[in-house]
Amino acid sequence: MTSSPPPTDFIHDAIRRDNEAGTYAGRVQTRFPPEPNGYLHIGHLKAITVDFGIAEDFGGSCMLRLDDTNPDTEDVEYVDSIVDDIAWLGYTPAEVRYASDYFGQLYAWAEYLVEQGLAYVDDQDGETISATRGDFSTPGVNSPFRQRSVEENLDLLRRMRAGEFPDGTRVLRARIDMAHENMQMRDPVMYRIRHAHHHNTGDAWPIYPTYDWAHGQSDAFEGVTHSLCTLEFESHRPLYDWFLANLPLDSAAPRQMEFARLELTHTVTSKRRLRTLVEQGVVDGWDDPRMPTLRGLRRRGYPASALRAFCTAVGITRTNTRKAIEELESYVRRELNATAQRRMTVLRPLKLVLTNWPTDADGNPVVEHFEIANNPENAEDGTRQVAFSGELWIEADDFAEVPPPKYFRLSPGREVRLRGAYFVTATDVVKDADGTIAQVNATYDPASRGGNSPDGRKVKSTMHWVSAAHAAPLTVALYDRLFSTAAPGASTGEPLDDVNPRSRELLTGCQAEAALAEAGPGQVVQFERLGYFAADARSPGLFHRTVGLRDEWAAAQRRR
RNA sequence: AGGGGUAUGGGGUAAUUGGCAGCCCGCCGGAUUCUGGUUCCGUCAGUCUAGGUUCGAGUCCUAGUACCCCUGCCA
Repeated sequence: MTSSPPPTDFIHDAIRRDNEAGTYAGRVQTRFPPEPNGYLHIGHLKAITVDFGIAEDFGGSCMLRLDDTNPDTEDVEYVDSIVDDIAWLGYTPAEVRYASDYFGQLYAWAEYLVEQGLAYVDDQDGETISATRGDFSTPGVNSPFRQRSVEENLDLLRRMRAGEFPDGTRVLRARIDMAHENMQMRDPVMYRIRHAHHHNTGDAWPIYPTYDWAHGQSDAFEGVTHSLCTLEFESHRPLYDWFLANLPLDSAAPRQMEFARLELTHTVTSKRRLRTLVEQGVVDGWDDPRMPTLRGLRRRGYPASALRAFCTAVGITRTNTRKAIEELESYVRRELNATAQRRMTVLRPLKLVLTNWPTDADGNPVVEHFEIANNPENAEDGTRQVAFSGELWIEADDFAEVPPPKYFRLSPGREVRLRGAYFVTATDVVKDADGTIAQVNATYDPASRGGNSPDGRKVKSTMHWVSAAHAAPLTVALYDRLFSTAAPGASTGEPLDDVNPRSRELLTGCQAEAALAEAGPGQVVQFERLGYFAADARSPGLFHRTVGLRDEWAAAQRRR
């Protein structure tokens, strides 16, 4: 990425201090540790940019580690999508690892802790363990199995590992302090018995480590120096440190540091709810352009660079923030304005007939071609030829028989510019039997060829157009933001109560210039004055609206 | 109830550790413009509250207030 002022957030500062003190011999290694139980969504974005970005800032490395310690919910389908999404975002993991790669080493360390008298096998069931843990103001009660001998614990642990016991009958717990003020330290569970098939280790293990037992140790195995996670793991840090302090490490223990999660308004980021939407068929799949998944955003045309820039701007802090989705969209617009080619497209066509347009020797309307810039922001994008004739499609919104105040576009008697072509003046309208406007008649000024009048006359509006004889049909999908209509922070009863399933509107019969057919799958094009649209990879001729232009006219209308 | 964390304009985030409260987004106003887009210029507006220390406090001290996290064999 390009040079920018060096970040001075608390994590960068802490790492600088570690480097000065030589804590990790100047090494910086992080990891992004998602559980492969769903698709990555916008809520993961912050963690990804922090984990990979910090490593990048210090010339260190970042691994992708699939945190697959719970076989009940995980699947290779998710692993593949996570790997792919991270690559799309523009990050390259130093390596792809699995927490399950370390099951053997982890187990050896568990026996070590048992031998040290720091872990024991508990025969109580889950309910009892929960009930005897106490609460915030009451100390927990020691398990009757807490004082087992090392020999008996070792024997039971080995038999757990050998698969002798049914699910849920025993667990391995760390022996810490049942009266600790931090609930995480009240003899947390390290292993549970689960005879389940694992996507990576198959049927090799009947016991699975919990997050707390697996995470810090996996960091240590990999040589992670700074284990960055979100704020809700803060109370786990003493436990993270306790395990590492009691294990025979051969180098400095990794350090956990927490930062605030990024939340967005109107955005669903609960995996459970997203899965429900997919399973109930409310959306077409995990990559539906309405979904806040990385795949959905990608298909909708959000550039990865805009997502990264947004996160950089948000910064790394310890205060929980909820950003307006509009702010993300402003970053998408900024990126797209510089990169997207422009095309003229009419979403709701209205016929415009130039009554003084000439005909050729055979009596057919003359056809002219204009050379129009693909992107005025970027001359390297070149130009294209666009056909023009006497019958055109214009946007229905661009004509008003009785113009409201401050309306700049076409109305009877008013002159406007057809972009890159001619000045035209509306003369009269043709109406259907029911009174709706079917056609607008106008005259053009031949002297204004190319879009400027030699007499220096000005017009207040420049409008997009498509020659009717040269138009190509198009289907456009419009969206209502991302997804949730819930007020910020509001919780709802039913899982999908606040989700707007009708957030997609399909517009058929749109008319576009032929050059639009060149837009490759996924390419984002700016429809002149309408917004940014991405060509769908699956349905030729279908465009998804990525994000609209900032439209002050519309905003003014809304305010009134 | 106990523990931990965080408070800076409308939103987000800085302030060389006690020295002119800066930047980004937004809003509003203006200029430019063959996109009511872009770009440029300008305006508005802030240190949670109450005390204290100090020549000087966003920063240090005391008390309070608000919000977030923690009682899975989830991560």
